[in-house]
Amino acid sequence: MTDAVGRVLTALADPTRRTVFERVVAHGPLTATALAGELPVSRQAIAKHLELLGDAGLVSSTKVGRETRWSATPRPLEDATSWMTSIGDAWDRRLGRLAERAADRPTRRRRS
Amino acid sequence: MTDAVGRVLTALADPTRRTVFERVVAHGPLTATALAGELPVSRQAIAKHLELLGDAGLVSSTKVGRETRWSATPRPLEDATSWMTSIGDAWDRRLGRLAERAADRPTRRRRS
DNA sequence: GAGATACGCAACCATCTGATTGCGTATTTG
DNA sequence: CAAATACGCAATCAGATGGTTGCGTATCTC
Repeated sequence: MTDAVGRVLTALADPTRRTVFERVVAHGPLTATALAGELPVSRQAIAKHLELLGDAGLVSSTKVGRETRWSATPRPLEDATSWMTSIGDAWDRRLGRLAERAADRPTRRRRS
Repeated sequence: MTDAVGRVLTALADPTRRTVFERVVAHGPLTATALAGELPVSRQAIAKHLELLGDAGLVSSTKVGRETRWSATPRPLEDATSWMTSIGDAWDRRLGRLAERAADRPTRRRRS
């Protein structure tokens, strides 16, 4: 709807970003440097991914001394999931499966 | 997980593609030409989007005479939503909110 | 205070991506 | 049969995207 969904989907569409997000969700607050140590990309690449995830509201940072710690804020995921389920619901509601099943019977068979 | 999730997310990350998908879900089987008439992009652009949505398993086509009709097959959405909710669950399970609330109280206030 | 550590900013790059136009072919329709 | 309609394939293109390297600055640590 708003576009928040779009940002979330875009943020999670990239595999590296998904991995980064998953790690932040799993192992508490992490710095870009720490993540770069675990993944095969540079610190800056991670930093950019984190910023984009931040734009989607999926992570948030806190500066502690010279380091920037990122933690997960997965609430926006709900927007995305609810959008998806609403589509699924729309499909179900809209005869959907019925039409599909009708199409599955090209040769009408009388009774069983 | 498998990557099916990645394909779904990638497919839905693009706004035009989301619109195309929503239309196909809402108004039965549609042709690329018909969709191009409703949207501000060329038929080929729509065709590409439909093919990509098809790769993600979100739509499926049937040739009827000279036209190709696309209908929605939203099942793959479940893979994506379940992945997302599993992440949310992981976060909740992992002290998560607790740590967050603790962080929200930098200055400890005694009682109310 | 000096060196190490953690960042952010910026320039750069190759590739991917969304879209367009042009054209040839198959299916309708008059 | 001829014109119109619906596609698919391919070439092209500008801009977005994921990544890298270089460098200056702030913060720790000895």
